[in-house]
Amino acid sequence: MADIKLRKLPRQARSRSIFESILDATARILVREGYGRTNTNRIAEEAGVSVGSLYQYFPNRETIVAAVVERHGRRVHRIITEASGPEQPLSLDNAVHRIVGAVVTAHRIDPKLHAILESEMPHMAVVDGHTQTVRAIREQLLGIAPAVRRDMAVEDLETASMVVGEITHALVHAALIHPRNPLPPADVERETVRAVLAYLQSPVRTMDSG
Amino acid sequence: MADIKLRKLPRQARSRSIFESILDATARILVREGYGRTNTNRIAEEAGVSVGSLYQYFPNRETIVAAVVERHGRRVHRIITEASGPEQPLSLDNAVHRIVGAVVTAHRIDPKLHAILESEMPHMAVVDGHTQTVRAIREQLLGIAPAVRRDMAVEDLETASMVVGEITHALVHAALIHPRNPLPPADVERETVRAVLAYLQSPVRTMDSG
DNA sequence: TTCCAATGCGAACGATTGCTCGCATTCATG
DNA sequence: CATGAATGCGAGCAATCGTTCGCATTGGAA
Repeated sequence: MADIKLRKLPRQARSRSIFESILDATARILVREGYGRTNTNRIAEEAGVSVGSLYQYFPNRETIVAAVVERHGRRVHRIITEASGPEQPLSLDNAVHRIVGAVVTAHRIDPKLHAILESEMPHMAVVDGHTQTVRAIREQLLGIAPAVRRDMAVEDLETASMVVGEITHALVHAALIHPRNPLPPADVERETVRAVLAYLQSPVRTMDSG
Repeated sequence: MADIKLRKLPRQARSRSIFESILDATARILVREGYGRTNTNRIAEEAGVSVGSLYQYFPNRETIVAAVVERHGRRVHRIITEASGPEQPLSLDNAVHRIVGAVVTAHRIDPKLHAILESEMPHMAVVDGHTQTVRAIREQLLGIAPAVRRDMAVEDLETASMVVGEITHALVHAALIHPRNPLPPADVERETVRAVLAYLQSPVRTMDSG
């Protein structure tokens, strides 16, 4: 993770408000003008503060953007975790519906910001964002696995959870974050559930051709 | 696509060699130091030419990088198309094995460059690279569909081909391009084939839970 | 009200970098 | 060899941008 070492934390009400303005302004500029044009002068102007005030809290430009990335990532991760819920699932079907639904919900948070972070951020942030989401999905699946193990045809649960994480991430992104071949959002959830369930329930195959 | 309008094409042998050096040098620097540090002075130095010579052919820095992106994309696209072959498939199994195998082969071309382009390039290049690959996979599947239609359980071939493209792209990338949760390359092909076949053969479902 | 710490300000410095332009060198043609 | 076109060179200009620092303003405790 790109280090988020702040110079200091805002203590008074006024400074806390400035601090939030800086993050909000940075997110807006990222969406509107892209990473390349997100410079400190512009952030300060958009936030209605001076550059000097930025540097009260943030040691450098990278950290400002990293804080935006981290805040967004935390929100997405929380939704995936919460929406999946703590209750034990009734069935594999039910569990997969819940997890995929949670991922779809999470990706409705500022999808334009999500797209920018995914597509034109410095290396670490992108990799981490993807990794974090996939890992959250994996953990959800691993969490419910014991209860529904009998309905799964996979042998290696580690590999299977990674595959499910990647599939879910890819399909939800294709529909909600980078709508290039616009798959209707209503369809994505159904098709993702279908793909994941089909994979998890598919019998082991031998290479009879290829 | 990021415009690749060159100022002029190299005509003499010497200048053609310089032109290629510039692209090769740019690719090396991208891999070694990332996009942020890929500036014109460095490219010229690495290529063993002067900045002035860059600007004989390229109108600006972006176009140099765009040309590298385009060249790499063309190579990947060609492998996917060729390796899938023109012969009609024997079966759905056989067809999926061939397509997935071709995608895996294509992603063995300079995976480090591929990763950089995927993770920290300006907006358009990334989106286009992904789109191009997924589209190539889609086209392969649509091409063989008539011969194996009876083995597929999907109704909407357009949606299904997009889903298959995204799944294949995501799993191959997870294993070969961004090996974060390193799935052994030997396993990725098997698991991708398994996921795609399971999806294409899965019966239509009703939402009996969720 | 007083006073100091916390906070805010923004001009300006230094570093980087995209790109130009005038001149030097090489190639093709006769 | 002679000539002009093609190509190559790189110092340096202009613009951008990250960051600092000295001063101004505000907040809260006494």
